[in-house]
Amino acid sequence: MHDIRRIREDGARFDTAMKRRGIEPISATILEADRLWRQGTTELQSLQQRRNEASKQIGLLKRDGQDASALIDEVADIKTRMQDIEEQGRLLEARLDEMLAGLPNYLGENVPDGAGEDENQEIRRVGTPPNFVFTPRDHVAIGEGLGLMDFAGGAKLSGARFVVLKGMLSRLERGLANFMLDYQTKEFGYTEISPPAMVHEHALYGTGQLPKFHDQQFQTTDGFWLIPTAEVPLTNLFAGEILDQADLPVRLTAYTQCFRSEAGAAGRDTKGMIRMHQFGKVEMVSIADPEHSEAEHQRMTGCAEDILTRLGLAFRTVLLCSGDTGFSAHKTYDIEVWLPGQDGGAGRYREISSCSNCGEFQARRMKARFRREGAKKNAFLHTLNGSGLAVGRTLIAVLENYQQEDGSVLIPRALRPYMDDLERISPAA
RNA sequence: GGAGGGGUGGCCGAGUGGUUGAAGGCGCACGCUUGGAAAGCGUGUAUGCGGGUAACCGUAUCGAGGGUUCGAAUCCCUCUCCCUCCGCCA
Repeated sequence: MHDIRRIREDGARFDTAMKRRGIEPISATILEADRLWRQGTTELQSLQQRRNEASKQIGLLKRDGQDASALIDEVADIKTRMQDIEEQGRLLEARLDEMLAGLPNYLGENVPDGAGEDENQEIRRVGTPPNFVFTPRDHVAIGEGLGLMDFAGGAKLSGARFVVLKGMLSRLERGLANFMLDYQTKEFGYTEISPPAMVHEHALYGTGQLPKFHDQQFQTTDGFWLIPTAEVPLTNLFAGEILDQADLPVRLTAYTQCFRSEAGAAGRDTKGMIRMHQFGKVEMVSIADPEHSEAEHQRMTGCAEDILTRLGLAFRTVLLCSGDTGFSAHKTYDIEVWLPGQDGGAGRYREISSCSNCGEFQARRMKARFRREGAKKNAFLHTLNGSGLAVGRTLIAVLENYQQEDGSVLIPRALRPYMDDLERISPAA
């Protein structure tokens, strides 16, 4: 949500900022509605003032047993006049809210301009993609070869974009989630949370999925929404709260199932389990003050990268360009893991984590504030979120990177404690 | 699902139609006191919006929305959340 005052100060600057998001100039429309609204508000307030004065006098007159009918008539007249202005004001305010709530966050200054993911800026590459003496297969071939990845079963139960994992592959998924949670909590000081996976509408509004992206979400018949990411419950935990600056940053992590309709993604990633309607993800959320959110963002990205390093997976980190940065984000780093089985064995980097600093954009929507030490006024918090990591895609990465020519898959050393020290998953005899 | 009770400022908590934006307490800030600290004493301390260079003025806000009334934290309706008991249930 944008601060209307900032737009009033410099509408042209706002338009320039939004233009980077591909949005046509809108400040004039907003400011005109704002002007009308303020005009109405001022008029309404002077009427209210007169009404309040008259009411007090009426009270006094009546107490003294005098006639107050003239004033009562005046108030009745004022009320009639107020009705129209109030109605107008409500409409204008709703229109303003609608416009403001539908506009994306400001982009960070160092966010590169660009139309889409091709123009993201690579920050660093870490690790070395493995060499294969054979043509590496993709995770579908590997998983089905192991007899432990069942897309037909997923389709039977739920249709496309669902999968059933079995045996040690199911175990691998659980092991990965536990490994990540242990790492985030023990190494990086995140507090583990077990949040609801269904939330009210206002929570999705708070983090910015609503109102604009309602078609990306699943809604139950009685009005709940399935979370598309644990970012939603974790961040909204602070809605309406006022924190002490001394308690910052707050770092939370959660492993949850995530649900996405993937509307508009028809035809993309239809094969395999890269893009599912339901997937597990360990999410990190940090709540920081404005002075420290940038450092916290770097730290958070590092926490996600560290998981990959520990798993021995090669990755690259990219700074998303303007066209690829999400609605609520001020600045986003994507971490892309090397998947050697993609593109017929040529290999390819694919997103496995997305770490965003949302600045005060979400905090403003959900009224999450903090008491600044030494200052009188409360200020909006900065909210950050990042995957640490997407479990399903990590499972894919492990399969494709650790596959052996005989169809078996080695278990990364860091994961073996979570797999009863199993070294290898082999096809069922 | 049935019955009942609640939602008041950063927190706790009074307040059932008329200068109540709201007693009191806690917390916090500043000052006095002290060798220093604690205690004690004093003063101050909600937020949004509009107007104003500013001091400040106005207005709204007691879960949300609507209504009754000259006037609503107080009365009525709807919604929402929390709690208790019963029922059902992982």
